[in-house]
Amino acid sequence: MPVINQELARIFDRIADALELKGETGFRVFAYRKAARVLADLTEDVGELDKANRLETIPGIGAGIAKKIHEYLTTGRMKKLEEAVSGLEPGLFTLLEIPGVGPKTVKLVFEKLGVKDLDGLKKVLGDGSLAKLPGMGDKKAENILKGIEAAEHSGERMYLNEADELAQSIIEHLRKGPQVKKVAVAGSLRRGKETIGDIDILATGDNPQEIIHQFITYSFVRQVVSAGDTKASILVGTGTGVRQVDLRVVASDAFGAALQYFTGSKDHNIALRSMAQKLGLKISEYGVFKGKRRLGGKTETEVYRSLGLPYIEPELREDRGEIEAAKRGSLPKLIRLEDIKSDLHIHTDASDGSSSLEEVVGACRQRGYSHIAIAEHSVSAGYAGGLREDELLKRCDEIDRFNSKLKGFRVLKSAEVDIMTNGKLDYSESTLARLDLVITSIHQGFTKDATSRICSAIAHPLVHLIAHPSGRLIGKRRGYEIDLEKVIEHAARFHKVLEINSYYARLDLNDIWARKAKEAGVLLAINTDAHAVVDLNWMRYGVITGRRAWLGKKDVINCLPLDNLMKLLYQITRRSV
DNA sequence: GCCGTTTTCGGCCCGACTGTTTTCAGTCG
Repeated sequence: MPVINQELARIFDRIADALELKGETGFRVFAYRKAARVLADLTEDVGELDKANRLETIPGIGAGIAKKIHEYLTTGRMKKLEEAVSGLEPGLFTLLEIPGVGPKTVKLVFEKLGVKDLDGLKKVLGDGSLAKLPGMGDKKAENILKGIEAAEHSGERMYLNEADELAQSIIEHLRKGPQVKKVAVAGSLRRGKETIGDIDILATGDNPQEIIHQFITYSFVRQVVSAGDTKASILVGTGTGVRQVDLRVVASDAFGAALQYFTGSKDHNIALRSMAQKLGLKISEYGVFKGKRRLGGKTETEVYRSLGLPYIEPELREDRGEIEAAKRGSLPKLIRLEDIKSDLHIHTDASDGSSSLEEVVGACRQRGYSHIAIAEHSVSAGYAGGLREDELLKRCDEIDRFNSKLKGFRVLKSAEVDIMTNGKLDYSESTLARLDLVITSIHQGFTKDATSRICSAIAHPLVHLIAHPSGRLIGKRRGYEIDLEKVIEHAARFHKVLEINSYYARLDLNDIWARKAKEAGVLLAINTDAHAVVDLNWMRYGVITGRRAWLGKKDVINCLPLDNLMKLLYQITRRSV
């Protein structure tokens, strides 16, 4: 994502915080927050949009905010920001990050006790002066202390796989309680976002209190944040930090409405609810209502139908045009995990993987695949056991022999060929010509002209596929300095395939860029980049990312039967010559 | 501050839990 977008998103969030700290509430604050969210999600550079005078075409950005963005881009300053934060101690903003502490509390302790930062807050908690303030008390002070502790121990957002596994474990625990009739994941995990903050779980059953009890007795609970009649929050200790998990218990005839509500996203729901209002309806987590009459809510389909809409898949619910598409009847039919027939980027113990070819093939057959591509690293990836040319050719012979003994399954000869800093590929043409599938990617020189190197790889007549095109590692590394817009354009021109790498820390291309690729007419591959048999499970995260990118099975080459794939690979190299 | 297939003005999603209250404010999702 363009850095400037993130910077502006932070600025508008800061303005919203500042306004709240000064006692302002309501819709202006809400508008700044919305603008921040929209900017953080935007792939296009706001600088470009500003130049083209198109800022106001973005929903959530109106004349006022567009003007402020322009001001910041041209002068490096924003009067509104300076005005908003003036008179506020910088440390106060940090206090807002403590769970359970909001603007009112910060304002109160600042005005009454002169608290300016975290240390100041700890002091007034310690000496008991906070508890004596009006509206405060011992319990509140204790909860704020717990909040500080939680904030200090909480990790960053979770990777999709960690959230997925934790949620499954808790759901399993809930199912052990005899009272649970139905249980489901909601929230951003259900939408398949690449990182997850909290986990939301929804359950229904005859005895809500017992379900809540079952929930808060999960073995890894560190702290019960709250536990009422219909909802509870716990903090769970995992290997990587402390994670919050929320449970809601709802009536079974409102399960669909609740699932819809708690799946979000916030923006999607706000858009739906506004639509409902215009139709004289009200949608809540309890159902769809006309006046006091309840029209439905047992299933999500019922909720959408009440608005005259078809069911919208959770991965699409980001208010990125899905509601408009639903109105037009032009929602995409999304790819499913069952549509995947192959994994086209797998490493074995011949380079830096840990499973053998036989183990990989066995596991892939079990998954119902009909073919795979084995793609070891190339020679200059020495750190990853990259194969020399002669080793690769020998490996090709082995695979040929292996295939001759296989029935109903085929291993494609491939390699993940490094794009060198000079833009050349790591193997000679004659070696590349021996491969069924030529994958290329960057593993070195991230700042050295990545765009033109990838573009020259795309133009290379023997290349089929670009793996992890942006090079990012979520939460760890920003990725190459690369113009993905240009890469996609180039891929479209040369009919090359771009990868969605399913490794949970990559998910590269991400949902937004993969959608742009599709819109540009580029085919995508969804591969695990597995280095061991267990990693083959990551396919699920790649497919979810593909679904978030509005991909159908015809957009993804892993859904092709072997013959059609071979034909396509042949055409790709023919066409680009 | 944003937004419009009844609107350029008057709306803006909605409810649970906690703690401190004796009827509600603050926070969260």
